Amino acid sequence: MTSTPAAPRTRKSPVERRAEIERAARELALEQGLAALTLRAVAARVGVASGLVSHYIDGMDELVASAFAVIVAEELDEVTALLAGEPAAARRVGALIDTVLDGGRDDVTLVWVQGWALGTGNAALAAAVREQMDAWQAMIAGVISDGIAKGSFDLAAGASGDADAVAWQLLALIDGLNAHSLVRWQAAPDRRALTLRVAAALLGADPSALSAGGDADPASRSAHPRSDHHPGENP
Amino acid sequence: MTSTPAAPRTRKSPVERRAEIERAARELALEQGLAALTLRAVAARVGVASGLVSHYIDGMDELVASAFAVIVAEELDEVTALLAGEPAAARRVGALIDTVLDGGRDDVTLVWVQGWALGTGNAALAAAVREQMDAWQAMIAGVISDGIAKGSFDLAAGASGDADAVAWQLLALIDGLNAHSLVRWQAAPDRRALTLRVAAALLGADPSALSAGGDADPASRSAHPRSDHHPGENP
DNA sequence: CCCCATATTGATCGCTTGATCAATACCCGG
DNA sequence: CCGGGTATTGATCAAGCGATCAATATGGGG
Repeated sequence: MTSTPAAPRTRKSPVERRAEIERAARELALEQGLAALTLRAVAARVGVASGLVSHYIDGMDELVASAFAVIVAEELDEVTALLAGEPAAARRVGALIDTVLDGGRDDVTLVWVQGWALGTGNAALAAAVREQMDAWQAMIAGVISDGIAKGSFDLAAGASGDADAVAWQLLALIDGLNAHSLVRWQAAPDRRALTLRVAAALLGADPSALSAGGDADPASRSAHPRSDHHPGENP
Repeated sequence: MTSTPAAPRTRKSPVERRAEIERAARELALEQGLAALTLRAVAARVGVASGLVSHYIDGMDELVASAFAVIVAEELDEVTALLAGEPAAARRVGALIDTVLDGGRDDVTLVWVQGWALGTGNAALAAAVREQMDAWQAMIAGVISDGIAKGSFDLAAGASGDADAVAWQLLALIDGLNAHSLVRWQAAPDRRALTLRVAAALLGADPSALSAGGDADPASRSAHPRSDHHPGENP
């Protein structure tokens, strides 16, 4: 009973195997965090020997970095696509806030926080983190610039601050709120409303103009694209 | 030349030794992050055998958690003391923002971020993180409540939101901005001005009322309490 | 002054990590 | 239908981790 491998050795094309490995890394990171991305853990998930994983990647650092990049870029694409459905720039900001604070994205938030933490001591990961942060900021800045061009926003209303700076500010708030909710489930019940106020103040717009659902009650909108687990669960 | 210990074995009182160990842990965490808090690393810093550290603590998890708590509580005390010198509540908010965003606190920020990240898999640390987050939020909420009582702030001006919720929001923004600056040195040059605008919007106050230096130019105020290294250095 | 309670040592265990490589076995092309 | 190119294995190494404990040596109290 020592040997007798349950599954016979299967031989796949390099590209296919590489894809399997990267997919396993992505899933593992989402389920248990970047820190769980171990050579053996990835191998076990794929169902191959640890040596095979080593053979296809060059260094765990690279695999961790790419897993981070894939996960975060994927989410950015998802949110970007969702915002594209919103006609007015003001509503896009509201939809962004709604989506990204919906409480069902703890998995991605953990990846973000661990990315910041593990960036020390993993140069590849640190580079990926910077890159993805820039991508997110660029997306938000684009929405803001569009709103300015269309006359929805008026940044000069308050003080200095171009679209770039405001986008950074907004992204920081989002990241901070999500990081908090990762540790303190339900930090504040009305994060959404307050964040809308903040965004409105930064953009020189009316809070009600941002609110994606018009003036309907906020509870009626609850589309969780990926995760449907109840917030408040203990992972 | 294998043996011959350079320093002869010195024998100290348990309380003294324990203090040494905790001090070393604190310093190491500030210099290299919580992840560097290794049994052997702490022992080496104190200048004792690794076994001695084990003898005085119960588990590295506890030591890491206590180092986190000490560092963060220390900073909270420092900031609280600094705010006490500010007479008006509005100015206290401005001083808080100035102090906590001065760019010279990357060491503490790294501890925060690693606290969030390592909280998974270290229950004691997770508890300490929650506790310190609550303490910070309580301090900010206190300042806000005081301002409301004194008539400086008017939370009802915008929408729902008590002092607690606004304090969480403000803390999240601060944490997010600092986390960003940890990875992207100098994310936005005018974080301070924008944060003041956000705070003013949340509190229903005038931005200029918060600004600690009155209406002087912001560049004239640059007191870095602990670190004086130039932002933009590569650690 | 010297003795013994005890602070301290450092070797050691068991475990996990990433990485390497000779040996193995699969499966496509001829 | 086989042979060989190569995908795959799994044992193995060195390093680092936390934890344990018999052995040692220190210095204050009797």
